[in-house]
Amino acid sequence: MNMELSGRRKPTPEKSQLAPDEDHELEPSLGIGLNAAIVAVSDNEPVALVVRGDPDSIGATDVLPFGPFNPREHRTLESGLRAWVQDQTGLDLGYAEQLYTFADRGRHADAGATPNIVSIGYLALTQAVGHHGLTNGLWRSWYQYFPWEDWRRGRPEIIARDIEPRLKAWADKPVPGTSTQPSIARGDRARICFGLNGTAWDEEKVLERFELLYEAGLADEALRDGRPSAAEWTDRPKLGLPMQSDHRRILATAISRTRAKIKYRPVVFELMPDEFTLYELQKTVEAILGPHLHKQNFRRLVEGAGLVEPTGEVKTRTGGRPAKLFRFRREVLLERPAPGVRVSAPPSRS
Amino acid sequence: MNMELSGRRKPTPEKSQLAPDEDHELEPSLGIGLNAAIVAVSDNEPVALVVRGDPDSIGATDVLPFGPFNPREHRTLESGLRAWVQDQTGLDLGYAEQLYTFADRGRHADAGATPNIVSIGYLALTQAVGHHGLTNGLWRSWYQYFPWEDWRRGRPEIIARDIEPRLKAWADKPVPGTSTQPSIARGDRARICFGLNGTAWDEEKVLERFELLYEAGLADEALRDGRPSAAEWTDRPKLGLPMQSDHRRILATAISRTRAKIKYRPVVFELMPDEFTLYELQKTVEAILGPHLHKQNFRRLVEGAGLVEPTGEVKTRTGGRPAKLFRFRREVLLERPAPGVRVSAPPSRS
DNA sequence: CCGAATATGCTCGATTGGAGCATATATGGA
DNA sequence: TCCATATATGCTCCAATCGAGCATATTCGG
Repeated sequence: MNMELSGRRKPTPEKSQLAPDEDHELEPSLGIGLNAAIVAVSDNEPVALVVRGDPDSIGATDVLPFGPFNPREHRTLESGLRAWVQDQTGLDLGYAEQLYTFADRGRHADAGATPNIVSIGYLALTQAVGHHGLTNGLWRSWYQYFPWEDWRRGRPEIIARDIEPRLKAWADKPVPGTSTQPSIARGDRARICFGLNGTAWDEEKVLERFELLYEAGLADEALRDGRPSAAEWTDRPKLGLPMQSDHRRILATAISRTRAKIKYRPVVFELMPDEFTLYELQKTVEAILGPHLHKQNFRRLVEGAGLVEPTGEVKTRTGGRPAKLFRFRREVLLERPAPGVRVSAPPSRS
Repeated sequence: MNMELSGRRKPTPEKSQLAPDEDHELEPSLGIGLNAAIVAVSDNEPVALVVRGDPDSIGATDVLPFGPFNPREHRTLESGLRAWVQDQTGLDLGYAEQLYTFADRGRHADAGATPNIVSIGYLALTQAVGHHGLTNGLWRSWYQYFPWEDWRRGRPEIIARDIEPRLKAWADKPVPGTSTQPSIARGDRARICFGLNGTAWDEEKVLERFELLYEAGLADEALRDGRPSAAEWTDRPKLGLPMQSDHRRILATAISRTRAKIKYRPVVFELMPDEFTLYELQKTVEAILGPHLHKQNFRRLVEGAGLVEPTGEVKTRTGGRPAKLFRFRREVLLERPAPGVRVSAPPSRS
């Protein structure tokens, strides 16, 4: 998925139709589901709204909130999403954006008996609130599912301890069906994804990293799906909480998109209260991206870009000099073409 | 769509389901279709593969190639896409990426009787070839559908002559159903989208611009769909070729994505022959983005980023000094995190 | 009243990107 | 043949940006 070097593939031809009219004979009995990665930041922790798996079932894993889409009731996918999220959780979604449409078979535990579902993943940003009105629902840090993504206290140990050696072993293993070698060698993919051997860490490659772990059989979901690569490990470590179906993949996509978007659209403010200090804003950005700028430059950046304006108030009790309070300057949307927290790539902390 | 300022909406609650298991009751009788915007560059012109509308029907408009997706035959959406494109056109797609999933009713001529279709738009980049093996299919410049997007010979006249005055008139008109005012005023949207009043032109806002024209009733599709805003114009100009259904919207999304992606991924090379001069490369980039860099800096940029390497050969018959031939340096993918033609925003050519 | 902790303001230097000058090497016509 | 012209290529200059650190301001708790 998303392999740039993939070269041209030769698929087998098959029946299809290509016509200017829209009266196609189409596959019946398909359902559309909407999966939402609803993200907030609570106490400097990026959290997603999840529904806890049924503890009675074996291997109770979390799921993302899900709702069917009925085209007769809703004009657009997004309005359908907003409706059931509002109905089920009481949350009023601020920013919502489509992520990706999955229609894969074989990624489910019960492949073959799958209900032929198309699931459209959405990312939604909202403010952290205690109440969400969801039975079995809870806000959980997204780093519980992806511990290797949390660089706020430096490089996560889990990479050097659990991931790196196993990916290297996997890269050295002979590839089974060796007829079609992948265009990028496993070793190179591992190095680029996880910033090994001095390669820079790219915080946006969340999905690529998870897919690599899945392919290598290191994600719990790979074992659940019966992937041969997973069965081969004798000492498979726990690499984050698994989720049902391919929901961890959807969440990974959501994190990738959030990390990318925050840099060129003012979406951080969807996660902030109306008034905040610049340091609180920085902490929120860093919760999502990892540590980036030092304090003085972050201030220069956001003030200089016109993203915020002082309210005139100050917040005392900061442990030192009181901090000015700021609010989002909505007018920036009318002025700049792509306003965002333009933090550039950090200087290769590997 | 994609309105950042949209604020929190209050949708009406409705029936839905939110459960950790996957046994949802889902809407039956839905079909999945794949629409492909297959893009190439031919003679310095960005072209898309379209199927000419049936000339017997009234208002024969073009469509994008379409194929149904059958989850029983194909494991993933992308493999399904590659299969029928290969089968129908003989084209071996190089780069393919999912664009957006549309499930809107009401955008079709025959709303109400719509076949409840979900269409998943794909962008595919390929090399320009004369033969495509498609009855009624042809390569057509994407600027025929979006003439206001072609800035290669300066600001297109159509903006000042046909678009700007009408958008201003539309902005001054009282909004019907005025209960919920949009968060960004019409005038501001028009200014930002089309770079009016000295605002910088953002070449990536292709979709926003088309949607604005549609809303204002200036796109032919709006009239076809029976939008009231379209009927009010007494002198509606021809603003590009229309397409059937919402295919022009899909193509707009494809152009947006191509323009964005070319800057941080080496996707231009999917459009180039194996060997090329740097000026040919620049012309291809400019065909997609509009004029950006002057020649010397483009050379410095591309060579400095390690995107290309000389083949040792030269191309004579350039009308002057022979030009060195280059090829894409695939190894760049192993070195840099986000290699692309990093042309930055041009200095506000309004 | 002092020291610690935090907030805020300013400067310096390296890097990047836009623009132009200068040089190299073809083609075509006088 | 030789020169005008056109294009390709190499190099320099300058302004804007960005990372990093120093300096100052203001509060709180002994």
